Amino acid sequence: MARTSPSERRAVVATRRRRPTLGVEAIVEVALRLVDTEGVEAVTMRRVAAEFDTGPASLYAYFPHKEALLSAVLTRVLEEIPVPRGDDWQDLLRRHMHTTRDVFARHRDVARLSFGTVPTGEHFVDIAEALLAGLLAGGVPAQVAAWAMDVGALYVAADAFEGYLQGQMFDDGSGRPPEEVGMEFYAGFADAMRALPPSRYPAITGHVDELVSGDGDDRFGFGVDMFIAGIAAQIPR
Amino acid sequence: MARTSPSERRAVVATRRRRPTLGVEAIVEVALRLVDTEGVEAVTMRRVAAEFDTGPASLYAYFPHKEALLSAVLTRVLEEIPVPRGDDWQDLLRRHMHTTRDVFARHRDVARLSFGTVPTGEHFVDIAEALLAGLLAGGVPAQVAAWAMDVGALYVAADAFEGYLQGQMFDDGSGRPPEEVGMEFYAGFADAMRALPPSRYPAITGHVDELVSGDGDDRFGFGVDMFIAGIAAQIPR
DNA sequence: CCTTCGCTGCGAACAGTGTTCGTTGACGAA
DNA sequence: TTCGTCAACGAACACTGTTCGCAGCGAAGG
Repeated sequence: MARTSPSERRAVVATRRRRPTLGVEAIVEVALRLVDTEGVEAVTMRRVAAEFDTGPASLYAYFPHKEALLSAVLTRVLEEIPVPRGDDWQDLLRRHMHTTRDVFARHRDVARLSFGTVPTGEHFVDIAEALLAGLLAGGVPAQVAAWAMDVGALYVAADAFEGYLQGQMFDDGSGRPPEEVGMEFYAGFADAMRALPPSRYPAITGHVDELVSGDGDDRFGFGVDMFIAGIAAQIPR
Repeated sequence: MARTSPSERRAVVATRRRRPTLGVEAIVEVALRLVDTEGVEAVTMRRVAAEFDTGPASLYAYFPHKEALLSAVLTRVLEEIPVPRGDDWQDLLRRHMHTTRDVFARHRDVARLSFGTVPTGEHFVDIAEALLAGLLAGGVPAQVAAWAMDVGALYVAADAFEGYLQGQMFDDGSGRPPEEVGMEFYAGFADAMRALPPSRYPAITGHVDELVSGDGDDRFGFGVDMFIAGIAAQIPR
């Protein structure tokens, strides 16, 4: 019996602190680190457990299934979103959407986890209150404000997820810088459009530059502004 | 050797047509049927291959990996979207967004496959041309029209995906009708909001009805109209 | 003090996944 | 007839999430 017994190992840990102690928060932190470095699909019960020098079964004392662990990772990330502030409702909304997107972008493809979940928890309620209050104070009708929060959240998450995937598309291939590959891809895309028959595709062939212009940030900023304009159009005067 | 050799089996097939013949289109059709009945995650190389009475290795003669098969399923589905028509650009856009969402909804969670892909192919170009031409004819600036198509497509896909997941949330539990479970869930949600302290959460507690009102269709229709209003606000006059 | 209970921890195994390897057999060209 | 090509595929590999059942411990009960 060369292997140390569990109790011996635990004793060693207590004194030399060779590995982190198991626990809900520690597990979430390890999983989040995996997300940050390799993406959501790299989160594996085995890999997370390996960080604690143990097997996957140990994690099931803290989470009923993997989904619960990933959901905990998401709430942990959403906690990084500050309660929004702003001069007027437009400023408030714009800043909140941009910072939320930034938080998602900091953690690779976590945004994918937000689909199909109804976020709860105190911090999220605080954010919702600040947004709703700001919109109402700006004269936005309550029904418009309520649904706009919904639509806006969906748009931000979708854009963050899409942006990550687009970025991945351009660095899976070789070791070259992703933005260089991206530029090349869009140049080829533009050429393909220009090669279309103008008689059948007058609109596309006539506006290739506009169709391929702007990076992800530009397009997101445009979408946010358009979203705000859509709300503003529904303020009675 | 009781097992029949491949040649014998093929001969039987040729005469009695016991199973469909292997081929790109046939494989896509089988995969799509799996998506329609059980969702994307039910598509397994083994399950698809089983429909042809063979093992997963046989599929790799037609698709380099599973992702390519799923991508083919997506393009097959996108082909169901008609080239958009409409009286004016608002009508054109609104109808196109609704029918696109309907097509996604017909095929469970296919919408998830559309994230991170830049759709190409003749049919898609036709759709883009019709949309762009309609917007330009309505006086929408080219740059606005180009980006709006991008943002709109993302929003439709995200809503379709989210809508599917929300629906799934309410019928995983028991055998009861999903909409009944959903109503119950939102009633509980509303009660939780009403139980919040009004002093700290005046906006939320004061507008619970608006926050929980409307089903998925209502919210999507609202989002589309707001999107159109956002474009309209950028037409120079 | 001894026994029993419940709990964290976890090794082993199960059923399933995508993908690869190496072989088979049929068919058209030489 | 012989050769080369290629679709087809059985078997296996390395991996996944999850469950089972068994240790070992601390607290509770007699």
